[in-house]
Amino acid sequence: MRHPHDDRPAVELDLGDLVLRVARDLRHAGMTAYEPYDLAPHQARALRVIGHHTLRLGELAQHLRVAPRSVTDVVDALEERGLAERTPDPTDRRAHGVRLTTAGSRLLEEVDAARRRGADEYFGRLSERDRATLRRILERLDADA
Amino acid sequence: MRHPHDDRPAVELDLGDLVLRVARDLRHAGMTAYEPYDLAPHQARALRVIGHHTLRLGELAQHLRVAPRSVTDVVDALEERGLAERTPDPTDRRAHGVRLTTAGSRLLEEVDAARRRGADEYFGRLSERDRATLRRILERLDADA
DNA sequence: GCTATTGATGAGGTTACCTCACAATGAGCC
DNA sequence: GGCTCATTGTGAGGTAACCTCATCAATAGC
Repeated sequence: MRHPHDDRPAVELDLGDLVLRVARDLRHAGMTAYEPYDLAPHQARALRVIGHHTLRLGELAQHLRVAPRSVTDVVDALEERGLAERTPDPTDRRAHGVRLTTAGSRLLEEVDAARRRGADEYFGRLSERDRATLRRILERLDADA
Repeated sequence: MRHPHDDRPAVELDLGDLVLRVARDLRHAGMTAYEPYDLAPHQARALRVIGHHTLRLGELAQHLRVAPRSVTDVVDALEERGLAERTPDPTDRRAHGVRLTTAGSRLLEEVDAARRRGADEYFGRLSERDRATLRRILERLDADA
């Protein structure tokens, strides 16, 4: 029996909980990393997915794994800041593409660098070998999700 | 139906993104696992942390890694459903403890089983060895967060 | 005793999603 | 061509799970 003021939980965390906890820490770390650029995490994510090629809004939703409706807001925000722009789809007049503006591309690179620094710091406590292993395992999990 | 962009994303995901993606998948899987019990994810989490001993609200907040204010709502919800109850702290009359009711304990076990099934299914695509490795690495990350 | 701190909470806000309904368009069929 | 049905993006409106800040009671330190 543990003392009530013990700072370790009496509960054994399973893999799911561990992933969620780490994700939470990351979100915190990420937010501080994006902060100087005034970018919300999901905006930064979208920025990266759009990358340097045009894709449809629906495709963006798929890549971000959110409902189609949700990307509308994200793209709105990016467009409002001049980082991305909607383009008409030549083959389907219902559809729109999104692509980065030059300002968006420039910011993407800066943010990428910042993100990488933050992640390096967070994951830096792991050995390089562990990082590689973690990546492999997570990729496996992500692959057939 | 296949799109021209379906091949592989041009974006390289780093460890942070991978963790976030897996966390998202887990949240989805978890929600469906809790659904029959009508428990929100954070309620289930709190239920487990409380476990079978009394602890203070503030301590619960620490374990859940949320602001103290946030556990008030969680405990409110659990209390309203008769799953947990606040108890006065004998040593500090400002403080309150939380503990599960018998109904809460019973539910905890059911939910635990369901959660385990869901996690097993999700993480089941990994080898046992990979699961152990993943656990070790995540624990390391979580430990000194 | 006086002050500073702490435990929990009320009030109110934010973020990152969601569903549902709908208009415009496209695809398949006769 | 006309008819039906599916699909693309969006407006409207909602929700979950957090947050901060101000407040109040109670304790701790001097």
